[in-house]
Amino acid sequence: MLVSPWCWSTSPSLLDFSLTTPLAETLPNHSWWFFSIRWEEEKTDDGVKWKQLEHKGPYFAPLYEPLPDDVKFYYDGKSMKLNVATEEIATFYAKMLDHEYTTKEIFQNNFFHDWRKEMTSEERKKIKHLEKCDFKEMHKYFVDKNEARKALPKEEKQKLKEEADKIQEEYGYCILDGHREKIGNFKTEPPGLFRGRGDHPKMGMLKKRIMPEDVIINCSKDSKTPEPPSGHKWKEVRCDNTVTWLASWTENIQNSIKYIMLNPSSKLKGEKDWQKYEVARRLKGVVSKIRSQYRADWKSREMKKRQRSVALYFIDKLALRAGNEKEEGETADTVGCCSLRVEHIKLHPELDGQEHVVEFDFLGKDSIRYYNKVPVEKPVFKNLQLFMESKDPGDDLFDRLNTTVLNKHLQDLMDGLTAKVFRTYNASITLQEQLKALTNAEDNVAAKLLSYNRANRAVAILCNHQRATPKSFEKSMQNLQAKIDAKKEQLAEAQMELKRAKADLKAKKDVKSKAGRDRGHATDKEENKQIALGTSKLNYLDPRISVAWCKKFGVPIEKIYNKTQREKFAWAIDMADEDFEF
DNA sequence: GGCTCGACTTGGAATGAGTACG
DNA sequence: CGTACTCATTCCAAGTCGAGCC
Repeated sequence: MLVSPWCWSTSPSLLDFSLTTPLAETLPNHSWWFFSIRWEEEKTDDGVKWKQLEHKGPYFAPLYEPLPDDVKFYYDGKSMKLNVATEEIATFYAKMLDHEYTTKEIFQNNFFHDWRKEMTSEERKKIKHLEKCDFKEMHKYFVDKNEARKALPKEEKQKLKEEADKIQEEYGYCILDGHREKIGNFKTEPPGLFRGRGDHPKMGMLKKRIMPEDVIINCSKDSKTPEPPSGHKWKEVRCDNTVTWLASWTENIQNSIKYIMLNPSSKLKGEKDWQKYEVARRLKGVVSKIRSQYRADWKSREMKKRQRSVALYFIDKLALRAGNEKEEGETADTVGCCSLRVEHIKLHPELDGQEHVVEFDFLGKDSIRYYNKVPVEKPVFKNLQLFMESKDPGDDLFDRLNTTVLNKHLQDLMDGLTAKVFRTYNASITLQEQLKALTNAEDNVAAKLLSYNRANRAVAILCNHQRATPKSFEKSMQNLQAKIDAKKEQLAEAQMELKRAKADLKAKKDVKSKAGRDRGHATDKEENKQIALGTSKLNYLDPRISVAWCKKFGVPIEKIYNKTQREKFAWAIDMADEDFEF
């Protein structure tokens, strides 16, 4: 039986977990849960048991409120009163008027097409061209409304906050296996215009309002079924404890299922997270064998094996994603390793004094560009030339390979091994190594944190976690530089004074340390310009590495993880001591 | 095998709240 | 005391991967 590292919040100190405990095949099946808005505590020998009394299901987006009469829509210069349903969709577009989306033709066309579908036949007869639609008054109405809300007096804001808290309290929790757990997303998504990323062919399409009739409720048999909002019915109520979702619905853009699930702080999610890192740690034990194996396969007689081994090399060395096939025309054209096309790489026998350089240039997940020039081993280079022979730019680089084939192979190499485990493994091991290399035990906490951020950043760069340079970046950077200059000046002055009077020594020190802090801050900020650290921290770095590092170097964990992150990583904070090794 | 679907993780942007600063 | 900036939270899109079907 698996010993869970995680403890319920009511008894966090009960933990008694050996780090070497092997993972059982599966985590224990959770039993039942309930949506819950009221509950009572019941004392038992194990502590507090939550008993659910009443439950509500998901929180639905508020209904549309028609615009005041004086906010007008104009078609071809003439004001026109729209039917409520038509007006609602118009407001979705009006709200986005100063967003780049509305300048894109695909967005405009998709929106207009879907909008016209929902119009009355009279409206449809009149409204034939988007360019003739004037949403400016509507747009202004929402901008003003927003500003009015921001300018609300303190008490009013407080009131709004309390209302939100009440909703969170009523809808935001469920009972799972007798414990109260926070739900991640307890609200259905509101209607609006689909905002696909990159060149998404469906951007601007109408995302329909989710009704109770669309929603499947999943709760235990012996629980009271949540009441649908009055006058409505659920699509279905089912009792399936082999899955972890509490409710679901099918969205109309891609026809995919959306789920309501638990918050990362929950025991269920925490155990899964832990399990993920344990798989990655097992990879650590066999990775050198796997590497020699794929190196050997570079020379295989089978084309399929050669492709597989080169792809695996990329996944391992560059932390590329697996790269599933995608349905053409349904989504933006993005690729991962297995779906790379000839046009995405360039081969340079020699470049900038290096041999066998592969230049990658492709759009990955979320249409984030991956651009990298990498020297590779000679057999890899030769193989790539072979794979590209007599192919067109649009052809698959690995025509004999897909993620299913690759993952089947990986499964044979190690139980539970898939392509994404390499990303987790390489990210975590890199953090551990970088921390070892960069941390100075004699440094103060601020300097240690700078080292931590640098280690974190090395991982983010490996995983290509980018972000748009914040708009305010340049300006705020200049301000920081000005501050540093000012401090330097002060420092110089202080030094002059020192010569005159020893008494000024203390003041000088204060200024000097402050200047140092700002310099650290600026360095950190500059280095971080386009790199997002959050994703790797949240999804790829075994939190026990960070916990151990904090303990070892006397850095408070709060400096690394904020409140939410500490909740998510509660299992690791409980589990890891300073000797933890990934 | 190929294809679709379901369930779950991963991801950057938008939004909101908090805080430092002038 | 407002405002500008930072950091946290929310949002929901976009991946991964296995199962089940034919």
